[in-house]
Amino acid sequence: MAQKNILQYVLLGLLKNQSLSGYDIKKSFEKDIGEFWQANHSQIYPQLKNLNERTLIDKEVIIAGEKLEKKIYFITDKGLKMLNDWIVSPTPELSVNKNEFHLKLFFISDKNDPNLPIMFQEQIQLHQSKLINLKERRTILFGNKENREVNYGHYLVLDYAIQREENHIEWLNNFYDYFE
Amino acid sequence: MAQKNILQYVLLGLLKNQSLSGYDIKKSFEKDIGEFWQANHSQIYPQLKNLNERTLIDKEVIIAGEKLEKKIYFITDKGLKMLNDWIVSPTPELSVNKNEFHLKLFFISDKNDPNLPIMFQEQIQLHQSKLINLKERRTILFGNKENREVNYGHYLVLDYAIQREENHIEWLNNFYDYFE
DNA sequence: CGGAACATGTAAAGTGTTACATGATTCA
DNA sequence: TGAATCATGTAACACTTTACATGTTCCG
Repeated sequence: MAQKNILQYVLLGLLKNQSLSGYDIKKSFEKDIGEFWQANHSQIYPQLKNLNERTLIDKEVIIAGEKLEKKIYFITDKGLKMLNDWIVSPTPELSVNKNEFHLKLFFISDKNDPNLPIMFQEQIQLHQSKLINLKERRTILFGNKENREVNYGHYLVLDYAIQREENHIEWLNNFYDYFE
Repeated sequence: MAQKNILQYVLLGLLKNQSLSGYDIKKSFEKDIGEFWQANHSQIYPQLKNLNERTLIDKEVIIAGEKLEKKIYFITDKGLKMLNDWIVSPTPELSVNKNEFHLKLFFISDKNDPNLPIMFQEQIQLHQSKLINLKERRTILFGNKENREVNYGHYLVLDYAIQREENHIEWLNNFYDYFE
């Protein structure tokens, strides 16, 4: 999807409460934020450079060890303002889930197609392991209920992801049972 | 997302049971298939040309009215084979939902942020009207239960979409109530 | 000292959206 | 006859992925 450069807001958002290097941000996309957005380091580094040029973020170069340069970015007042403007702006577009499994399903017209049980089984396994993963993360991050107050949005979206997976698995199981 | 040209399979899938023009396909993306995939006509026409060159689809040019040329495409045996190979191939990647609302939510740390009720209200309305829309479509397409047998995959994905929206609204309402 | 992880970038190719462009047909 | 819809295409731009490229630090 050609979006309206949402990545820039993600970077600002990640830098809102803490200073981070490009590499730190890259790792964030492999963890929590990766559940809702994804980006490769080849997008992140140029975008950080761009945000820096627009004075939305600032950076400090520190030397790790002998000579490795780490660029630690932090948000500016200008960047914080832009981030907040985006957060409070309406979100009228519903995301279209480009889901390859559902797409394949769509093209199976025969109720007794022998591929259906296999396809469902595969998806059930995938989503079950994902669910386990999400629940583990919830325990780690928000097992201590006080953390929910401190990082409420994160808690909300993680809770949503878990409920989504649970419902999805329920739906998959419902039809899978039906095939047998 | 830079995908592995999934659009080509969508086009083949749509042409599996019926001959269609590029314009017909474009309209399909505004209806049923639009729930699971989307594409503009500027992608569709070149892709149809490409599939035609690879002899995965064939076409017949008919004249509508006085001189308007309509290109009606239909799938070839080769195309049908490629479509089926894709359908039965594993689907190991879980789609990442790039959801702007959840992203914004993620960056709200304060439980009492005054924007939360507004944001939830907006989303509830959006998803409620979407749900109504989906249910209408289910009535039209599958009110007659026999149609479910004939177009089973389509029925499945529509059923999924409805359940997804219902669960989503339930989740939104659950937290929205909590804010008050 | 060697491998994994840290750290940062660019290039090329593919995918997707918006804008540009044109013309025909239908229906009120 | 004018507006909506039908119908098909290309161009420019924006976004995303994969590959290319290089060097450092940490830890066993």
